[in-house]
Amino acid sequence: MKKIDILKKLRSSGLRPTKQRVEIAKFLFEREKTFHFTVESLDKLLAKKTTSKFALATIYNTIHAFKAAGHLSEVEVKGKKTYFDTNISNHHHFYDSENSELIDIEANEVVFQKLPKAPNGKKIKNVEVFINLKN
Amino acid sequence: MKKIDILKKLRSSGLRPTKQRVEIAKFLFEREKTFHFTVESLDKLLAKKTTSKFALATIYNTIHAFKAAGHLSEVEVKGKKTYFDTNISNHHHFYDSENSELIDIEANEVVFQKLPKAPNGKKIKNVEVFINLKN
DNA sequence: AATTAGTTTATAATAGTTCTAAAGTGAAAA
DNA sequence: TTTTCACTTTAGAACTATTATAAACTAATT
Repeated sequence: MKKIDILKKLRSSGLRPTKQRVEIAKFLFEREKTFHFTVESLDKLLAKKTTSKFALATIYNTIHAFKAAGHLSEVEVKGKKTYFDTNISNHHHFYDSENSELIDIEANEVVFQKLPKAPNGKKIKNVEVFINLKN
Repeated sequence: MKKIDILKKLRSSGLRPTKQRVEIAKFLFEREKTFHFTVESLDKLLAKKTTSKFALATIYNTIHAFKAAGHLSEVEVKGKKTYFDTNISNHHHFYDSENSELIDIEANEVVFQKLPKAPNGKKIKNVEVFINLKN
């Protein structure tokens, strides 16, 4: 994914490609593998890997904008911090609490033989599988 | 589950049965069905349903003590609040985001045909299935 | 009844996140 | 281009959920 694609990605989402958004988007999306992060970890990584400065509020604004645009998904992990994932396809997670690390599980790695049906009047939006790991 | 059982439950967990703990335990555990709550919702319910007063810190202390004793489990839900569950058996959840409501799914309602194996050197501690609902 | 270790309480402190409003900036219009 | 202006960034304040503190209280043992 090259810089021009980042600009397209932002513009097509109605996000003005500011210096900060472009840098954060490049950092997040110009990768081979999916990337899991918290705002805190992203803040530290940006400080280390880039020369720009980002207000913490800008990082929050930006990842919220990216999430709203469908470029990031949110993963539920025990603890207070919110985790984000650059993998926005339907998939699942391993969670290694030893080092607070998330690992993606492709959707086709999980097949159900039996699943309950949704309660009265409700429909199933999606099914998330979370596999906790130990040593 | 009668009062005498509550006292036994507390004592056998090394928890001195104080007035507050007994009341909260009765409120939580003298039920037919499992009960899901946040500290905030529990605080409001206790204020409404009992005549005693509980400091918020006491509610936190108490549910942490109950959780440490294995009488409550914690459920991960998107959002900042921590949800607790009086169902401590291995099971799963529906989540209805319309009204922030959790619904239990018995373990035997979910059967896997395929599950990934744990990464290098890790073992699977447990598998949690979370089914998001919509209308 | 006296002692004491565990508990409750109000309040302060903390962590993560969101809000605010002033200053800055992309991009459309002149 | 320059001007304009809506959108964005920023620092710091505010907020929310939770945890820590330390003094007052209490269950249970002596």
